[in-house]
Amino acid sequence: MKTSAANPVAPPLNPIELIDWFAATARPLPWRAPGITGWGVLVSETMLQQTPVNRVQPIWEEWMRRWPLPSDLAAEPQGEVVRAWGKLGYPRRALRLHEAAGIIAAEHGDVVPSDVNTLLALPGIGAYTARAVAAFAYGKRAPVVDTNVRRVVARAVHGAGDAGPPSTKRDLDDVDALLPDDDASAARLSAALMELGQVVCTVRSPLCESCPIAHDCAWQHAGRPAYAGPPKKVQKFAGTDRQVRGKLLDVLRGATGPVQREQLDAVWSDAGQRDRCLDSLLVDGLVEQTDDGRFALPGEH
DNA sequence: GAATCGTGGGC
DNA sequence: TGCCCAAGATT
Repeated sequence: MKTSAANPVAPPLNPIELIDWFAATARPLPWRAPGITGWGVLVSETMLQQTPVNRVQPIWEEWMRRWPLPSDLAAEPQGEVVRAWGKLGYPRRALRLHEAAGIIAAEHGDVVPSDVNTLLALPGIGAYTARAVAAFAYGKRAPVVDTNVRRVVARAVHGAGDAGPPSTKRDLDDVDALLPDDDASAARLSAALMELGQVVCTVRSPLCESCPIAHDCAWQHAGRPAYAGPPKKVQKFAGTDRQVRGKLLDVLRGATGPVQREQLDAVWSDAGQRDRCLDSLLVDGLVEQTDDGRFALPGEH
């Protein structure tokens, strides 16, 4: 039990303060505009996975212009979708979103589902994205837990310098306990918690002077102790397969059709690693080989 | 739970 | 291309 029976009613955070702060200061991101569909929200949330807002925005706008409905995207060849994904990174997200769009068009009347479990059954939609769509597109009460929310909760509720390693069930329960009962307020609070983590309660140099809940933040009251959990694991990039895969795919994105193997060979000197990465791209379905032995984005030959 | 999967900006 | 980080999902 985390809460004391002697103090059952004291809310850890005041939802009203956060909701009001969000209403007054939220950035006017295009996917937050009134009337945005579930499809618009799903595309934005997928693109935003591990990817900064500024890089997503122009691509999202292009996608909404070109493919205003799931069926519009589903009608495209996979390769065109991968190319339009550009350099957002983790291009398997594009393939999964394309696949999800086909399922939504075929089985859900071309409308993104609003039920969390239905969303979770779609490719590329996990614990975060399913609840983000339910909350932000459909105004439902659903604990939306991303890295920002985890940090806000770690500080404001638990008084820690940062969140420890993620644990989906514990994290969901943590945030669920903060949400008001009614759908509309809970959905607004979820958006507010994320925004707070992004613009105020940041990893480095948090702007506590501007924080609407600093007065009942456990981290403040504890004297803002440093993070004391296990060391965060830092992902290498230079020299890894991810870098090589990125270089290989970049060649194919920039080509208008199939390319010769020599063109791919030029991007990386280690032949063994190069071949392994090309194989993995073929396995992932991000690259296809033509009958004459050349390579192309899927469906583009 | 741990490893893997891109890309680029801030420092 | 040093280290850290960014609205995660999948295996």
